[in-house]
Amino acid sequence: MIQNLRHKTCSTLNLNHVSNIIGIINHYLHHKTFTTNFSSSSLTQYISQTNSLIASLVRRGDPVSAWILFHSLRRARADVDAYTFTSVLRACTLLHISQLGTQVHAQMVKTGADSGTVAKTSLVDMYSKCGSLDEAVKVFDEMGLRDVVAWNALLSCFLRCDLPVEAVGVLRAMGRENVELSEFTLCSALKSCASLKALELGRQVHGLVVCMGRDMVVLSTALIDFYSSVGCVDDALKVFCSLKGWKDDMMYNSLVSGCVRNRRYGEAFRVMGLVRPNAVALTSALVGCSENLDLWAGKQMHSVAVRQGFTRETQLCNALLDMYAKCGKVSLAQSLFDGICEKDVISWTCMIDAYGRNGRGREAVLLFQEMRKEGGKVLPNSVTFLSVLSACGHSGLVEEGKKCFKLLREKYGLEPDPEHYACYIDILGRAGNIEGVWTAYHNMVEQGTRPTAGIWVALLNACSLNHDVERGELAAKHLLQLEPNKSSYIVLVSNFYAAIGRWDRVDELRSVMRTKGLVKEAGNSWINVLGLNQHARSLSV
DNA sequence: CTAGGGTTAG
Repeated sequence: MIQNLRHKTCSTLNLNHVSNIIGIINHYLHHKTFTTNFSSSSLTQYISQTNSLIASLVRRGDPVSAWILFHSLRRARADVDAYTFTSVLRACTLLHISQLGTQVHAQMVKTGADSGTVAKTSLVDMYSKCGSLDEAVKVFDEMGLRDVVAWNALLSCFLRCDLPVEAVGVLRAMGRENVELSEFTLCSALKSCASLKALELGRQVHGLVVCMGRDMVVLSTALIDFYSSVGCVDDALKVFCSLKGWKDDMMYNSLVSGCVRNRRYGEAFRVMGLVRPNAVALTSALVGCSENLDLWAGKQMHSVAVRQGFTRETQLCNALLDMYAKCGKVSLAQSLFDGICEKDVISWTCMIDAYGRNGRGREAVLLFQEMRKEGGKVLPNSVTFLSVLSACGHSGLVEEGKKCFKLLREKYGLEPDPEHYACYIDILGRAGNIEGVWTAYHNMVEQGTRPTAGIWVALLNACSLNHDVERGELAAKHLLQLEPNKSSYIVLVSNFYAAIGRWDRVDELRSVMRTKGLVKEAGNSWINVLGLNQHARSLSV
């Protein structure tokens, strides 16, 4: 029977099979015998077979069934071992529910299955992937014997939480403890260098990569990504060209994305011409076009996407629609939006934002209503609310903004972020409701949200508009305390003092700017329409 | 049976 089930695991295992298995397990536990002629099965054999069953469920991407199976095993007080737990932890990771992981952790402690290095490493991995950084670090600290894998898990833990400085700290600690580095370590090291824009450190890691001489496709991809992030596209190209032999899609994608982000369109198109461009390459390339407000390059990407038949890929369409929106082409964005068969939360949010950022707040609010009417098929998230709120702010839609801020918490159970409060304060300030502004601020503080620079900016703007001198000075003081060297903030504070007629302060701040060597950044509203000086001819896909 | 590279919204 078990053999039979194992066979099914590899072919057509689904929930029905799992409940079937659970039935068999319960039967076995009650009668200590299997229903069929599988009489000689010992308990250990049984455990190892359930383990491989759970493991293959996880491998097949069915963590729910894996969890149900595990849960019924525990309920039946069946024996499990450390191997069972590592598989189940992976299931928890896939489900992204840390409470389940914590439950498993507790059971591991109870059965003593948590002591080994492998077990602890999978705990570190689970906690970090479920977003509990503190727990992950705690488990790592408790670890007696730490191998490279354990250190690497900790490293990716910090990288996942976007803490590259801490990641470099881990690398240094590995050096101190004389841990032998693996190719995984170098990969993470390159990621840290990329986000820290640490060119020199990255070059040193490049040297280590060459010495290691293994897994060159993965490490070359990481190198390309690193060099592109620090603006050295030529080095990225060198890495790409010097790798002989087989290159995979990810490597091409990384290079295309790197070239476009650095406005090296000619090279990007040439690389895309080497292989049939895939949807991911085009998606990341489009982000570069949006970042550079390059409508010309974006349109080229669009035509490639159409020719390759990628018009049903939601992610790609989202990137296209966003590119058009950022370049001010709202109607193009709209027709793209209308054509997306399976709109996700990002499609809706991008389109709402497209209206909002182009001064069409009324349409943004209407689209948000339409989204909500769709019967909860796609739920708005905190970014959606931010887009609606900022649209209301830009178009002076006070009542709509208030309604939206209420909905956020009351209908959708979301906690407003500082950014939401900043938009809300902005809306109230523009409407002349200065007392409402400060009530919102106090509510925020009461909720335990610490004011960010963005909050002080919003408060300061509201005070400037409403001539709230005293509290405005307070906001100004806090803002400069938090960000003393940002010229745009100093200009903002200086504008506030100008608005209330304190010219002495204005002069003071001007000299502060001078002594700190800060200059007012110039605004820019150019978009590239014609693609002058670009290599349009190289697009021969 | 634990760790790694490219992928859309603020």
